[in-house]
Amino acid sequence: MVTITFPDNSIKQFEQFPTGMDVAVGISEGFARNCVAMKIDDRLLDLHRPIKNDAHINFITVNDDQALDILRHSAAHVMAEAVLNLYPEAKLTIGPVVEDGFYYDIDMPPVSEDDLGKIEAEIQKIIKAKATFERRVVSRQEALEIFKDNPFKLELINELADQKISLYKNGQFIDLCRGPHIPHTGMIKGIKLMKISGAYWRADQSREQLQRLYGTAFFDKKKLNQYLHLIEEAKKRDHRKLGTRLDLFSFHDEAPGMAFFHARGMDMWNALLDYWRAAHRAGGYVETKTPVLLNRKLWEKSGHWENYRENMYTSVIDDEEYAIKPMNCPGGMILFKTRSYSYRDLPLRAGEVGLVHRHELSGALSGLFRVRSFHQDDAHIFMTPDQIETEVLGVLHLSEKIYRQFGLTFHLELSTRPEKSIGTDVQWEEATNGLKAALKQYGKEYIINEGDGAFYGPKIDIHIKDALGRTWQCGTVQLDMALPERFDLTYKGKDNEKHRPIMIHRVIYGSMERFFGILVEHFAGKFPLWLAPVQAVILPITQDLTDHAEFVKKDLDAAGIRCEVDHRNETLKKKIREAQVNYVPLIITIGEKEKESQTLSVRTLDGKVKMGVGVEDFVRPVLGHIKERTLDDIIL
RNA sequence: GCCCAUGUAGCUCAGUCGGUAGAGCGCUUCCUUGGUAAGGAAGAGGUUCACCAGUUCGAUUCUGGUCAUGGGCUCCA
Repeated sequence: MVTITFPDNSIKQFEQFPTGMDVAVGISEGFARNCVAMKIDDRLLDLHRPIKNDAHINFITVNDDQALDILRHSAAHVMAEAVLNLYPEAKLTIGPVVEDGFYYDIDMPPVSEDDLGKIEAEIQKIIKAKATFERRVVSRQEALEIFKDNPFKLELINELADQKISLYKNGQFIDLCRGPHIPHTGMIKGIKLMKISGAYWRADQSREQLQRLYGTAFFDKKKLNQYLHLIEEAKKRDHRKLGTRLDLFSFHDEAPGMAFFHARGMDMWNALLDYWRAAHRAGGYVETKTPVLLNRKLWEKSGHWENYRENMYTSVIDDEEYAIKPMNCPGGMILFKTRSYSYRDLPLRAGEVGLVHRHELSGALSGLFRVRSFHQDDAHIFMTPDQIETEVLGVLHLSEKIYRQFGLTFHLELSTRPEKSIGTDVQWEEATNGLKAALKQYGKEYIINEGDGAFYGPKIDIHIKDALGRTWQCGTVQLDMALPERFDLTYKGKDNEKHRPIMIHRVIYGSMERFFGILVEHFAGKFPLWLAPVQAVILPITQDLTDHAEFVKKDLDAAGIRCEVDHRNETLKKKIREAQVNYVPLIITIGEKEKESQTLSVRTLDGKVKMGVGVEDFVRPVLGHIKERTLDDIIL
């Protein structure tokens, strides 16, 4: 007799040991069809496992997040089977689930993207067969025997602590696996192989080079298509493509990983920076600037020479060794020490949009997202220990304000003390509690990453979510307990004694370059008016009206509206189309009527045209809209 | 840095089974003077096909190396 307790605390008793599937069918056939796995007293198990003890049961159905991981793991098995069918010599290694799907690393001759179709066809055969996943537990000895031809699996088996080793069999295919799996391969309704890349066994360059086959899978075909659509959409938004098309920035062999910003890109850059400055000024920050090239002695003192040397560019000048800064903080330390501070001066919030260089691996570079030269919208906050909470809270509020301005939502992650760290237990506790208290007061849920903090202090990372739902870590608030110590920073307390300030190191955009790239993709090139590189384009209807168009441009320039005249000898239709596909928010046409009446004809992005608008009546609402930094399209 | 792929006009790309290159867009000029999503024609543009070697009578094409870009690995903002 087994007693099963359901999540709603109802109970059901079974004479014989039921499998999870039996219990599910007992609820209803339809429900059972949607079940993927079950949790028995919080252990995730296959549905065909018999339940031998009284237990709490919780079914994982196709709608649960966990179900997708189970499906994808099973899909990895199916893909592996398909590969083995086509390439019997291939040796499987590991096949985990990743964020957007799964992969399997396989020791086999290189395959090309063209071969994926063939493998997919084989996968479809396996799916059609609706093969069940059968679990088998064998002894270590048996397992070693079964996988005797596969050195990778043998290595894995030898590392397993358990003497009992579980295998899964679907069709003729057997793989070493912890499970659980979906009931049968037929549940994989949407599967697609995405790409191939090389990978090393155990990510170790000295070991075997493997073929990594990436795929993704869903419970229904529609979801797969949505996902594929998202990828297509992301491709269209690729900031590298849009950056070229919209004439914003470029990269050149002469400076790999370092962006050239074009005039239009700089207009956007400056709009971003103007906003940043306004928001920080309002938040009680001052702005500072420190040099790019600093003496080696400073980097030795800060610890960078020891810990960050391989990422730093160095140079010898007058027999002295210098390094280009990879971070702004050491310079900030020198700034702090230029005068003495009273507790009354704290907190001191010193911002710096600092240009830093980091020698990233050549293979890691990627557009504006991963560069070797970038600007951090840095700030160092020096404060007393009891100011931690309010200051951190202040940074969180400022970050929220700034991200909102772009329509970006975000989530928070707290990282605590890592194994290798400096500072005392008391300091860490004080610092971590300060962050937690700030988070609590901020009132938003957050994730904790135990042991993921920097060696010099705990931190809060802010991950933003863009219009396609992709997340990016941009902001970070780090408590630094090392640098104030190393540089012997002090302030005079009420007691007339010297005290050590606590320092916050924080960024909100993170890297200006990367944030710029994220915005290009977030808006897909359709920037809100205040950011748009070209806010208005003036189109003379006929060539002889070009002079008047230039005349109008002068007025708009003077008003501070970024505008251009399209003076090509092309038809109005063509010029309008181009302005419209590039999302120029305001399209002004100038004809005889406008010239005579000294008015404008304005077309907005909704395609509507307003004729006879006086220049004053145009400038006023446009400037208002820019000043508000509204995300909505401007409509006159 | 490592693996794979790619590198041809400002952009997107075609092509040459080895005999010194082409399209569309863009640009210039001309025709057109057009009132809200692509008017027409002609022309200029490649230090000759990323760079450096090698093979060859001859290389953009084959081979090797270098650099860069892309996708991964690794790392991180």
